[in-house]
Amino acid sequence: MIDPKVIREKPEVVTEALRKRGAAFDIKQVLDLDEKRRSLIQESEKKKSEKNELSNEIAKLRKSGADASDKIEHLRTLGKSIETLEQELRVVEKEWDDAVLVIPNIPHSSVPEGSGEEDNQVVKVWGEKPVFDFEPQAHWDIGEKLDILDFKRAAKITGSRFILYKSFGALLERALINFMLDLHTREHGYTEVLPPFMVNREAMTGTGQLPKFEEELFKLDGLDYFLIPTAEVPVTNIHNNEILKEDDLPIKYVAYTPCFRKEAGAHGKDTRGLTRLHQFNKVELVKFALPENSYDELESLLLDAEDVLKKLNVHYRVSALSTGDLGFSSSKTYDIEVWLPGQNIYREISSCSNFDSFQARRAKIRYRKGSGKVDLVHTLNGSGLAIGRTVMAIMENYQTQDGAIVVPEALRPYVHGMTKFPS
RNA sequence: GGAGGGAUGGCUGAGCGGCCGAAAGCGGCGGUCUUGAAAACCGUUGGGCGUGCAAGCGCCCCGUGGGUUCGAAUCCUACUCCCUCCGCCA
Repeated sequence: MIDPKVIREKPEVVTEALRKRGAAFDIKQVLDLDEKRRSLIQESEKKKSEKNELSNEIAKLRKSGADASDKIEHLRTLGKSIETLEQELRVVEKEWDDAVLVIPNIPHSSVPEGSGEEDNQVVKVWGEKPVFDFEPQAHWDIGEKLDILDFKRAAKITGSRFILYKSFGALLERALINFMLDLHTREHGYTEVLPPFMVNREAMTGTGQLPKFEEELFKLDGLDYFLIPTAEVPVTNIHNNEILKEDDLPIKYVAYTPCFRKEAGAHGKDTRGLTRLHQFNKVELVKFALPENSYDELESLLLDAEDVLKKLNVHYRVSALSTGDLGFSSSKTYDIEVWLPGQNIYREISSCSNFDSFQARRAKIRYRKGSGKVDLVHTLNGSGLAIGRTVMAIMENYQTQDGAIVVPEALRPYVHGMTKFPS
């Protein structure tokens, strides 16, 4: 949620920000509701003040044994009119809430303006495309030949867009999870957490998935619980409704979780391979930072994520998303895109974002400053990295002419010292 | 799944339906004393919203939502969560 005071006092700033995102929005409606809301609050609070005063007078009269029946009668009618006002207020507040909760975040001033993906700016390139003296294969072909990725049987067990990893495939997935968790905890100072994989509606609203994107989520039958689409949701909500200590910031968590997504808008897109599944594994980095340095924290979070690919020695580039491609809750996002020689494309493997105070305001995550004042923290997160997409990057970048996969050196301790599969 | 008990401020823990947003202790912060520290003593110490340039003023919050009442932390009710015991289970 963006600051209601900003909406009220600088509606043109909000309108302009939303225009950059390509999102049309009727700010007038929100302003009207806000106006209505505040005048109702003032009206009812005035009456409540009267009510409190009267109530005290009655108490005093009662204590002295005097008669208070006319005052009681007055209070009775006052109470009725307060109730009416409160009812009106509740309706207006709900409408206002509904309107405000679907407004996306304001992009940071450093975000390149653009209408979509095509306007993203490549800001870094690391390594280079590997040269093959044969035609590199896509990971789904390699995986099938080696019998380590079994899409057919996954479809039989569940349906399309699921994967059954076998033998070295399963081992590689597990190795990468452990490798990344170790890297981030031991070298980058993150605290490991293992959160629930289902969350309630409040948590989903706190990070911005709800109310706008319910159709993207798997919901449990008969319970108001959802399968998490990313660890961002349970991990960010660790501190919802809390006031943190300034000295404890930044707080840095790393979590491995599976992620569940309906991919509702992606029919027919990326249907082959590990690219777009309903269930995939991810190691996620989450930070709670001070407002004054959260954009620096984003840069270091990005470096922490990049470090995984550097250690695995896989070529990638980093793009700053344009205003038109920015996610709903984000104020600034970098995507790390890994090179996939088997498909001859760059593919997103991590998305690192600063949410500014957008999520903190929704989830009520605050901190106490040295001065004693309370303020919203800034929340950040980024994949560090998506596991399935890392598996496919390794398979495609480390393939050999005879259809084997070389194990990146950094990963060997995690696969019992294997250097190659099949060995 | 069955039977009980509980939920109050950063923590512990009082609280008769009417100055209770809430005692007391601990902790935190500031000060006195001290070369410094500790101890002692004094003071201070929740959040949200509305209004205002500000100081301030007002409203709301005792797990959450309803209800009773002129008035609810206190009574009733539903729900949620926690604890103990039994059953079942990884």
